[in-house]
Amino acid sequence: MNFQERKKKILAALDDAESLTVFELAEILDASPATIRRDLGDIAEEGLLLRTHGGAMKIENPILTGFSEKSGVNSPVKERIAERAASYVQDGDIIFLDCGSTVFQMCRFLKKKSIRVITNSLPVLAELIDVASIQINLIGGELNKARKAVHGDKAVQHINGYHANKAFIGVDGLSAENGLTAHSEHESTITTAFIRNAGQVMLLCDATKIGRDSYVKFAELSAIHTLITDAGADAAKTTALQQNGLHVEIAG
Amino acid sequence: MNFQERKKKILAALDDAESLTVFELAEILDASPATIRRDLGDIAEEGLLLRTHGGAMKIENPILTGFSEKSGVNSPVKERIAERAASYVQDGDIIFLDCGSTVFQMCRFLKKKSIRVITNSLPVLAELIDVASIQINLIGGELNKARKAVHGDKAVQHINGYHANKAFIGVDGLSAENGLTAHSEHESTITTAFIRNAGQVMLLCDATKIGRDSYVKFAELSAIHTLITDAGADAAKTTALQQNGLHVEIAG
DNA sequence: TCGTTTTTGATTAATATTGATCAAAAGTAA
DNA sequence: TTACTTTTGATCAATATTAATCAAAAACGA
Repeated sequence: MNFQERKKKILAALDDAESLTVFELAEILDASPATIRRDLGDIAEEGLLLRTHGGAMKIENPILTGFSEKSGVNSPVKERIAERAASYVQDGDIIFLDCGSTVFQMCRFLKKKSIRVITNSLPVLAELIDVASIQINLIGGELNKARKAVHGDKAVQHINGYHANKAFIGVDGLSAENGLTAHSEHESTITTAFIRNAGQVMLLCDATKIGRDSYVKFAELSAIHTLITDAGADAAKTTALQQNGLHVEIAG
Repeated sequence: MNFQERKKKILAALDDAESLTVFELAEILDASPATIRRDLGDIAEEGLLLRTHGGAMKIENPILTGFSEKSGVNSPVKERIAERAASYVQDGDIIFLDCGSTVFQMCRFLKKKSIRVITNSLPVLAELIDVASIQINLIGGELNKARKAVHGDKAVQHINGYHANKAFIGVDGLSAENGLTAHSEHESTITTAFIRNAGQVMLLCDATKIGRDSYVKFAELSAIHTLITDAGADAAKTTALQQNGLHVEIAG
């Protein structure tokens, strides 16, 4: 048995047992204590379990090594935008989170809050499902496997059945002339539904998207209350947005 | 055999076996270990499998690991029931799958089919999301974190918006006197909705639950078309069910 | 057909993993 | 605190795996 297999089994065993000794694990995996110790050291370094004297303990909220890193586009810029956006969320809030990557980054900063999250994004779901203080409503509908999100007519209807104080959304393009634009109609109908049913709409949008237009025009600038972007934003363009009544926050 | 063919076979083999050694693969593909190593290196670079020391492992979607079913507790009995149930599913079917553990076991046997699955179960979602031939609709609503499933009023409404040829459901208790019973009202309303909106209803139920009653009575026996159970079922009790018009299948 | 390119399989040196041993460190009890 | 036990990390030898190299085989194009 190789390290990866053992790692998987160790984590599975710990998930059941809360905590196990080196010898118990050695027995379970039919490996020597020396090997188990080496493994535990390595896995603990990844942050997936807690090394104790004599064994290991399950970690309650293991860092999600998967999506956040593999999505690759985990830039510090998006992180700063996400952190600022999360600062708008208060205990007791009911919020919509859409399926953009910047919005996803918010999850990290929401885990301490007591809120209800309504989302169509599976990564958001996966990231928050183990957080006891957060209740989740999932938008139902057709599953878009590539985007790992739910969309379609039924999803829009479903969103219309909810109201949230705040919506946090992403776009593919944003300009004073054309408002909010998207690459895909599917995605834009979902975003529109979030906007329609939220008290306050926050748009998370890195500087590269400002002044850029995609081909599906789906909402006016006036639909948005606050734009959260980064310091790279072009001053002329953001000024144009502000003159259209948009409140612009520069994160970082 | 060329690389593309081997790649396909390697991935198929891994899908079944979870993890394989270089030598096992060399045997399966009738190629030399050197070739297998080269192949594994290339495929791993594409991100389609995980190269281990000595072999390769199936890669699992990081998003679903969070809510995948613990694969430890699948009894052979449940497996046989699930396999029999899956044999009722044909290409082109649209099926409801509820969130029971026996129903979950069906996923393994559905992967080769071209169907649409409508479910409220996150483990089912996780298990099937990577199967290209299966389209998924997710039931939306309130998330029950413990059960890793969606329930609630909105979920029931949502189910009412769908129709499926077949529904595959579980129960906590089943008897000729009291029909279908459940531990929880939340769960039973979902099951009821599946029953109401399906052309044909298959009940997956191991022998221990037959003749047992739980406290929420939620459907008559006549709502079910076929009961799939195991050889451990008490003859007197199953006869009583059959006399009530139920078609009983013994799996295994 | 022949010559060229690509792929394969065998060989081998380099590397990685494992379990055993043992001194040092950490925990435990009085 | 001290004495005692347990756990650990380091090292080492044995074993297994790998990557690199090269010749043979297969595929390909003219």
